[in-house]
Amino acid sequence: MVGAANVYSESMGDANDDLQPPARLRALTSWQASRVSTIGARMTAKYMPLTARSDFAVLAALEEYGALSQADLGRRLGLDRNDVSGIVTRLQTGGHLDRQADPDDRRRNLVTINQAGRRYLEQIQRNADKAQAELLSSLDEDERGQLHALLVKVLEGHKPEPA
Amino acid sequence: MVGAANVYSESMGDANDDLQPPARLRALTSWQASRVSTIGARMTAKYMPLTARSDFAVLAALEEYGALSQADLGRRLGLDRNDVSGIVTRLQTGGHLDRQADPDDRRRNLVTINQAGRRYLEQIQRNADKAQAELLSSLDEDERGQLHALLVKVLEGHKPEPA
DNA sequence: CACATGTCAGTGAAACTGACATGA
DNA sequence: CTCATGTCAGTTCCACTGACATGT
Repeated sequence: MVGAANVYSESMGDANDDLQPPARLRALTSWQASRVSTIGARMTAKYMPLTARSDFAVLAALEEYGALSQADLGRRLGLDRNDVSGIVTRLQTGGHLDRQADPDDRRRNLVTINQAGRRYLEQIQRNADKAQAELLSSLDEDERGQLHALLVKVLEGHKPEPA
Repeated sequence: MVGAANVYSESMGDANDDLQPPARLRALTSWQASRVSTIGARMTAKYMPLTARSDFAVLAALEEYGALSQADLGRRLGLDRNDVSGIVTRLQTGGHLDRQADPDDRRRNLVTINQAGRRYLEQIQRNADKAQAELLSSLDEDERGQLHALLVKVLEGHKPEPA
C-alpha cells in the first residue's frame, strides 16, 4: 500500500514535510484524547454501523447485571436517560431485548436481553476487538495496559455525584 | 446473571453501590478514550462555548504557521475542509482573522490571524488549560506525561496518507 | 482532460436541554 | 407536594458525503 501517490509540489517544498498540527494543540492532552476518540470511531465504522457502540454498552450491561430500568442503564453507562430511551427502542425494534413495565414500580421499564440480543452482543464484541486492535496497533501489550490504566484513572476522578 | 438489581433503596447513599459499567465496556480502551473525550468536553463547556475548541485549533495553526489556505488548515488539523470553511467563516464574522484570495492561486483563500484573533487565542488557551487541569486532576505530573505520550503514539499510527 | 479548492446542502451520531404526564 | 421515570421535541457540535462552480 506504499503505492506511488501523486506528488504535488507545494510552494513549501517536498511532500514529506509532515503537516504537523500546531504546538499548542499537540500540547493539549484533551485534544489528543478527542483525536483518538474520533479515529476510534473511524476504525469502528469499518466493521459495523456506529450505533452498534451504544447497542454494545446497553446489551453488555443487561448481560452482566440482568434486568435494569432505563434510568439505571443510564447511570451505569454514563448516558442520558433520553438517549437510553432511543437506544432501547432501537434494540427492541431489532428484537434484541424485551421491555416491560415493572410490576413493583410502574414508572419503570424493566429491560432484559434476550437470546438474539446475546448473539448480537457477541458479534459486536468481535468487531469491537478488531477495531480496537487497529486503533492501538502502534502500541505493544505493555503500553496498551498502561494507556488503559491511565484512562481509567482519569475517569475515576469524574465519577457521578455520590449524592 | 443473578438479578441483584431489584434494589430500590438507592436514596440512602451506600458508597458501595458503585454503579460500575459492565466489564465488557471497562475492558475496551477505545470506550474509555471516548468517555474521557466527552468528559473533557464537559469540562471545556464550563469555561467556554464548545465551538472555541475548533477556533483554538484554527487560530493556533495560523499563529504558528502564518497564512494558510483552508485546505492546508484542514490537513494540518485533521479537519474536513467543509468544517474548516464553517469555522473560518465564524472566526471571520467575529473579526478574529482575515480571509483573502491568494493572488498566486486564485482557487485558494489565504487565511491569516489578526490582532483580535491573537487575543482571543490567548484567552482560549487559558480556559483550555483550566479545563484540562480539571479533566486530569486525578493524575500526577508523571502520569499526565505518560498519558500524553501514549496518546501521541497511538495517533502516530494513524497519520494521513504517506505522501 | 484531471485535479484541487471552496462552497452549499444534507446526513448521522452523540450529548444535551426543557417540558410534560405518570406514578411512588 | 416532592421526587423519579419515561417520553417527546428540540438544540448543538462534530464528522462526513455528494454535488457543484471555479481555477490550475
